[in-house]
Amino acid sequence: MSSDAPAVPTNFIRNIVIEDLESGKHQEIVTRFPPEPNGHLHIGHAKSICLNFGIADEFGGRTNLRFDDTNPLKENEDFMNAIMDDVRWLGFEWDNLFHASDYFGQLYDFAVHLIRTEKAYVEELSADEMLDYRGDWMNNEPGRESPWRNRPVEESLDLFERMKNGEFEDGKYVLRAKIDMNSPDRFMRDPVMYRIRNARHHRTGDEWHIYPMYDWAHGISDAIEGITHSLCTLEFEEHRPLYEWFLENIPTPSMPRQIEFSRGNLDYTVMSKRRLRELVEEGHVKGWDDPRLPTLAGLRRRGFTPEAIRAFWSDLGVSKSNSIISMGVLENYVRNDLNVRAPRTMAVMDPLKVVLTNLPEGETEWLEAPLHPQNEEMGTRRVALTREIWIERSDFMEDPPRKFFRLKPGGEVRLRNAFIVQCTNVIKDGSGNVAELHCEFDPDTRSGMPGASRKVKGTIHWVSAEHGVPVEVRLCDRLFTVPNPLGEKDHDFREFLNPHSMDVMEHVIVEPEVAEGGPGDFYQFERTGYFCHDLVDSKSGRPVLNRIVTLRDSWARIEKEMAQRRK
RNA sequence: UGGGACGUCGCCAAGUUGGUUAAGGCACGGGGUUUUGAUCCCCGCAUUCGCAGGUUCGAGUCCUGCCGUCCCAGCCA
Repeated sequence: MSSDAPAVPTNFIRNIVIEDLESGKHQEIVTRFPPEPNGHLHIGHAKSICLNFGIADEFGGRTNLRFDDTNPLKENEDFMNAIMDDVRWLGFEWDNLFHASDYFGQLYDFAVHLIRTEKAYVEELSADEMLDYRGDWMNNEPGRESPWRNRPVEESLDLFERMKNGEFEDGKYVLRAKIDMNSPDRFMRDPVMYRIRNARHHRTGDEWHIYPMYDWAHGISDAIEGITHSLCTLEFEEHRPLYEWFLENIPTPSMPRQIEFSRGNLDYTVMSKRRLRELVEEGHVKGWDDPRLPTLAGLRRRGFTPEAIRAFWSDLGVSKSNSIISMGVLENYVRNDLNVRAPRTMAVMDPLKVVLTNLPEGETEWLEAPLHPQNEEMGTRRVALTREIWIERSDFMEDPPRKFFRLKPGGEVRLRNAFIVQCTNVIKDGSGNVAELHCEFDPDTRSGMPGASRKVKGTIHWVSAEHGVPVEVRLCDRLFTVPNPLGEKDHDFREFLNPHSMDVMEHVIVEPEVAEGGPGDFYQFERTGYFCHDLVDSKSGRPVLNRIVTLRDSWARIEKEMAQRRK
């Protein structure tokens, strides 16, 4: 373990690939990402995408995008397009774009081969009867063979062809593999290969009246494409014997290896397609791209960067243990990425007026401020200081606790990028609330001047009341109030929706350049967090920004602890 | 009650066929720098690998038993 070399993130799948390359089993690695076009991609899919593309990239291989479109009732073109957008946005480009439906013809021929070799038959038991015949494996009960199991090959062939031609209604027949009705692995108890669906497919139209099941279609699609490592999630582990059985019993074009890994779950959210669909359709969120959702479209709109998401999955690694990852970890990757790239600016979320009594009305002090404190190459911007400015209401306290380094009556604080000011007067309204502050600035302490080296404890941000522009800001936060909303027994996950998952601030004051930005532009609001123009709602003349994530805030932690101690 | 998997620090996770001191990241604690209480930089952070036995000179790595968690009864994927 050398100390200076960065730890190479490794995992059991990568190790298998390396072995296969070294042993000469494969010369080239080919993987695939096989989404079903019946929903939107989420952060969990990103794990699979990063794994599949990542492993191929690392070893100079190829990765196909393959739509697993074997169920015409649920799939459509819109989902397909959205998925392609998401994969590209994440930063990956597939070597080939395929569809399981591209292989319907070959799949059919292979099925005929299985019938001819007496390894498949046309079933006419009903779904309920089949269920009954399969036996109760929970109680170790063997299954019974269907009366149609040994029907003559010619009869199956004839029926199968007529199924294909659309001569029967849905559900009338089914093609089954003839494997083992007593297998403890329930997927081996004569699984269904084809069902009749007199439905229009979004790509093949009315050409087919039968559609292959996942287990039949998937492995063969892999084999046709020459996939070397077919990576999938844990729930398919029990399907692996079937995956292999199918390939072993047809003249297979190649022999891919299925390897399973665990899904990546996050806390304080839900990831299942069904749950996400419910949230969208019931209006709990504003669409598939709602910034609070863990969908890739949502994360993108929220302002999470693909770089951060890729680094997140790459560092977390891949294993077979079920895990729920803290949202905080993902947020950290976003902070780390944005910290390096986001230009700095000042924005006041909850404005309190300050009058600089020794700065004449109508006069503007122009100040030069760096766009990034650690990266001069990002350049500078001009910031206007005027007699009236806004500061953050929470940056002033009349009677502050110890260690409060911000403004207090008589106290001094630095205005970021500008001067040190002293609070000389607190003006209150009729009900005793602080309405405005009078301060005097010390002209010798201007940024860049010799007097600027004078130290004061705190620095606060501000915006000129004359130059600042009001914008709408949406404070995105976790969608749920509990780590595992689906894991609470006797409760519906909807009960745990966070009412403050997207509080709207209608009147945030920003520097003029921010208001002029366009969709997707992002910034660090110094001392507050990272924000970006909403991809769909931010319009010129009516800017809307999302809070991507807050800055790490140790003062907030101290405050919290103090509050706790007071209890 | 059957089958398939998994259990290494709060959260991820590495641990080549058993071999001296159990990687790394995040979180956390302490210190330093700082015109963001941000960033950055140091330092600390599992005598222990779900539990209990056993094999061995030696086990996170092998054996046995137990406990816990997840998945499986679509003509879904």
